[in-house]
Amino acid sequence: MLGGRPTTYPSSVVASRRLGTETSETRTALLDATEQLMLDSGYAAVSSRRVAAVAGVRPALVHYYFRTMDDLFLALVRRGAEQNLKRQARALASDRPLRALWELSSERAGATLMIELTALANHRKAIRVELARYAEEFRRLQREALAPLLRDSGLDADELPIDALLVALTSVSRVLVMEEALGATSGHAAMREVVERLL
Amino acid sequence: MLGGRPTTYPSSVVASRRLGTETSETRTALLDATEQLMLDSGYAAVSSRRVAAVAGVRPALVHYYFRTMDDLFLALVRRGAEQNLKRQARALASDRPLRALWELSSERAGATLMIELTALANHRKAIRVELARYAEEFRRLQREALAPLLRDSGLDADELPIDALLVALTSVSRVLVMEEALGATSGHAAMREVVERLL
DNA sequence: GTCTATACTTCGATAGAC
DNA sequence: GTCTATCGAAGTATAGAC
Repeated sequence: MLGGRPTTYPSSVVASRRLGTETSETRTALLDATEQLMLDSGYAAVSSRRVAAVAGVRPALVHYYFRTMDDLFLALVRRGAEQNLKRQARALASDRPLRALWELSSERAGATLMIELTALANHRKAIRVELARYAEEFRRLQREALAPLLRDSGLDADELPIDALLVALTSVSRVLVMEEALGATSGHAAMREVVERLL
Repeated sequence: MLGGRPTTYPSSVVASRRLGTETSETRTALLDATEQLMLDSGYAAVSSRRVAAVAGVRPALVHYYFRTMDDLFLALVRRGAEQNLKRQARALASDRPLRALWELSSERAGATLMIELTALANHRKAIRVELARYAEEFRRLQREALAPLLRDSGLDADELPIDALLVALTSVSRVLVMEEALGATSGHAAMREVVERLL
């Protein structure tokens, strides 16, 4: 992962080097390969050589489309977030938005990718900023869509405000998926029953 | 991180190589260095050379105390879990066990380390198994200590069973810390207020 | 747009001297 | 118990031919 990564990267110096377009099919294939590698083997396994091998091209092409590995990760964050913003919008517009939201945030692949990106973000500023920005955006759209619906339902907004409900729901679903991926399931059955009753 | 990591590691072949003792001060220093590196720069930054540099010894010593890097990570998991089992026991024995538990699982360093180890565990079986084992143990001790206390309190065990309460509490605290580390805090204030009322 | 070839760095791990 | 020295593999990134 860190082999050869320069401690100070002279990005401005080489800013003139040519780069591939955003619509290229090869670029998409490289992002697909990166995503698959992250899911299968973790972010540390994402190297230009491996990404290229999975995508079926030569390593130099990775650097043609993404100047640095951080640029590659950043592009993956953006593509994934935009995809999931659309999926969340559909979930929130469905006839059972809370349940749809619960199911969306319970997806194994999404949760795994989120853990990898969070770990990565903890030590790479550009990724951290982008991840935080999207997290706020996801929450904002959840609140806007659900606030009017919940106001009419039986729920007491003083007891459990919409914001708290959303944080609790998405937190619990994430941790459940995460622990299940590890193989630890203590208390999960009881937790799921409570959620089912709520939804 | 992955530079030179052999795809098939012949651990049984070299089982006869000598190894340092568990009580060595140097060994402790190496584990301290590993922990610090993980917190500062993530698991991918943990290499035998860097661990050695932080600990102030030569790289070969890392392999004297830990045959492979996985052995090093595993030792870190065990040391950290045993330490935290003791801290959790103290929290559960305090006069406000639920609050103490909440504060313990809200610690920044612990949460950061947990994310790194979870990401690592997703792709390294030995670490996954150990992490799952400890997760179950933590939960078991929580339940045993709190079940009798909560039975007498005002909480309705049909509405919110002890297991569900524990899962919710620890899930929410973890995600709050995690998101705050990223710099995303939407809905946190409302969530914290609800928790404060509960505790 | 894709490739070959290359420069240089860092990796895990071991052998063997002290 | 700690070190020096070393191997071979893999890492990022670039230059330049096609």
